[in-house]
Amino acid sequence: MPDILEDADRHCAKTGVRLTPLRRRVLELVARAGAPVKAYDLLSQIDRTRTSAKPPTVYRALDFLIEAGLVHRVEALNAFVACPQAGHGHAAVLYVCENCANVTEVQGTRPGQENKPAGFSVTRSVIEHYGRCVNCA
Amino acid sequence: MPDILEDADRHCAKTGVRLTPLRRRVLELVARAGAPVKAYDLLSQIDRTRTSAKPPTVYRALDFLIEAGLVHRVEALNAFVACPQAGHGHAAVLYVCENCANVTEVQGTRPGQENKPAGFSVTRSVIEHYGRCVNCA
DNA sequence: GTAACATATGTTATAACGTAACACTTATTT
DNA sequence: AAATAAGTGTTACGTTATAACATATGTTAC
Repeated sequence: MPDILEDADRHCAKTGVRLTPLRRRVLELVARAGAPVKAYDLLSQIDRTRTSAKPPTVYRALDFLIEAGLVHRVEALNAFVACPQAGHGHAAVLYVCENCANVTEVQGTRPGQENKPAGFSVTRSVIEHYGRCVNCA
Repeated sequence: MPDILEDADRHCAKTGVRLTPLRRRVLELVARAGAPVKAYDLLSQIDRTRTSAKPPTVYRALDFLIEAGLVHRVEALNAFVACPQAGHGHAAVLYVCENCANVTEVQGTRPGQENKPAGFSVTRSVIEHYGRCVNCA
């Protein structure tokens, strides 16, 4: 299993975006959590190293990480998870266990557009399945 | 096109739940909007008829309407839309136009579970596609 | 190298979204 | 009518997120 942070370093070098120490730190915290994390939880963890980080600090870092395809926002939870595969940011399908909070990410092949209305062009999809994972069945 | 409110009356009578005047009023406001509406917008509209409705007023009504399958929550917008088909609450797939805010609802046939992890049992799915509808292409 | 510019971060304040807890009222049952 | 349950009113607060402006840091052109 390749390290998420090293993976992110490589990905950002390749795409020419700047993974600054702050952004890398936020990614590290999200990745370590191994489950959806709240922005304000991240904030209080950053606080331990940076005196007085404020909400915009973490939201801006998260915006960057999402844009860079390193983090996903879990819409129904107002939370964030690290993307296991840097850059596969779009077309992600999330399976969220409501018991253990584990999230499995799957790369959807044109996910969920079975009955798309005629002429509708999709730019972004939110696909989140909630239930019980195999360990919590 | 059948009226959403009459439809809701029938549906609630059949399923034995109480569509009270307040709940019906909120449904009416959501249905009339014809697009995703915010809870606090509903609140200010209710205020015109009920002096001093408070947040719990509208959130409780929305909870009921969602539970009854009359309204969907649009997770990525923190907003609510009326379900055109009472009771088809689950398995809904939403196509949201980011230009005109129109929402088209489609009933997904086991939506978006192509690469489901082994043993995961889904209890609830959030499937929202964002883009441009045919009129706004 | 420094001026000009762009990008990133710090900081203050507030907006937007949502719920817990308890009081009170209205419906339903016994 | 009393007892119970369901719905609504009300207060207060917790959580989530962003606008706007200041400062710092990195980048480019000269």
